[in-house]
Amino acid sequence: MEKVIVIVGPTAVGKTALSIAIAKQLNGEIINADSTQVYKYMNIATAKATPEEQEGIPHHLLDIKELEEDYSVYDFQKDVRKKIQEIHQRGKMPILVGGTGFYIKAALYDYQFDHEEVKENYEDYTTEELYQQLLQEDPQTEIHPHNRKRIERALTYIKNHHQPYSEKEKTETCLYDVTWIGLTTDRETLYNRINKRVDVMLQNGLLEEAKMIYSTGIRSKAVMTPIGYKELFPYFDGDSSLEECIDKIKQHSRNYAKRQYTWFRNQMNIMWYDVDFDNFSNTIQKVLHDIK
RNA sequence: GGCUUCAUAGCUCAGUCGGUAGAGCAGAGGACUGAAAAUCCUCGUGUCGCUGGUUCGAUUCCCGCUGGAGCCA
Repeated sequence: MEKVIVIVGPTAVGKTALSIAIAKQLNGEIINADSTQVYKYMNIATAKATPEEQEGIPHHLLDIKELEEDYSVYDFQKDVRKKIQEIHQRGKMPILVGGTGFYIKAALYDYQFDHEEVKENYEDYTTEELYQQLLQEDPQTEIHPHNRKRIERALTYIKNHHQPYSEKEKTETCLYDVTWIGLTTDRETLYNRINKRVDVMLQNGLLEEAKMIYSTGIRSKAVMTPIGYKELFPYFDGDSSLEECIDKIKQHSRNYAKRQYTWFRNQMNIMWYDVDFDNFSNTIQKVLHDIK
């Protein structure tokens, strides 16, 4: 099995810095595993590594999509597997770094996404109606009646694959020889770092970047998904104060970090490292010592 | 100084015609196989500001005190 190093952790915990250090030591190349960083133009809010921060280490799957384009776990799985193979052919070590647990798991485990699907449009129906429709076609469904996105997904699946969604085969086999590294810290420290990082983003021009994206008029999934842009739109519309919008960004980032923990704790068997923020090289040394 | 009004969960507030209380937000936990930075589920004991009185029983009524807001001087 091909070797892959994976670095995960909640937002703002220091994944980027660690990934560069490891890539240097192990002759590695970095593959982005953040769902929002695949898009162009959204740099500050998504905390994309700047060219300076990349320090010459090759980075993959950054800036590969336009704002109007859709990208999903299906695309990510294909792209990552191809990148891993290419990097190994160059005699280098692939290092997957990011916070989107679902993407990472689908890429490295044998999740089955057979072929392109035809998308349906469910706008004209209430969630209740869609759920009733799903019950008709898939009585065994375990999807919660309020979870519209999952209901739509199940209906789309049934249309494309002609079988109940609940009967989809779910597998848990890992296809690679993975070293799982997780960075963590106590909740209070993390939340303080998140709050501070949003302030730094603002100093670095988040407002201008958001204004630029707002002005394109594009309201695609790519634009409306990341935390840090949509929250500022009410301010640009004149419906809310800047301060309120910034608080929302911080709030949503904290909620997100918590959800990331839930995923990583329960979906993957990760080796966790408590980050020493006063002396980050200690953390790097500890991790390097363990992987070698 | 006088009058009025407010004081209940970390925050904003509801409520108890007297039988020790509940929402939203925050926070915590969980789910997740093609939107995943998305979407969804579960979890609410707190000297009901302090002191005394009436009462079988007070957070609820009454006196006083403290703090905030408003009006009049």
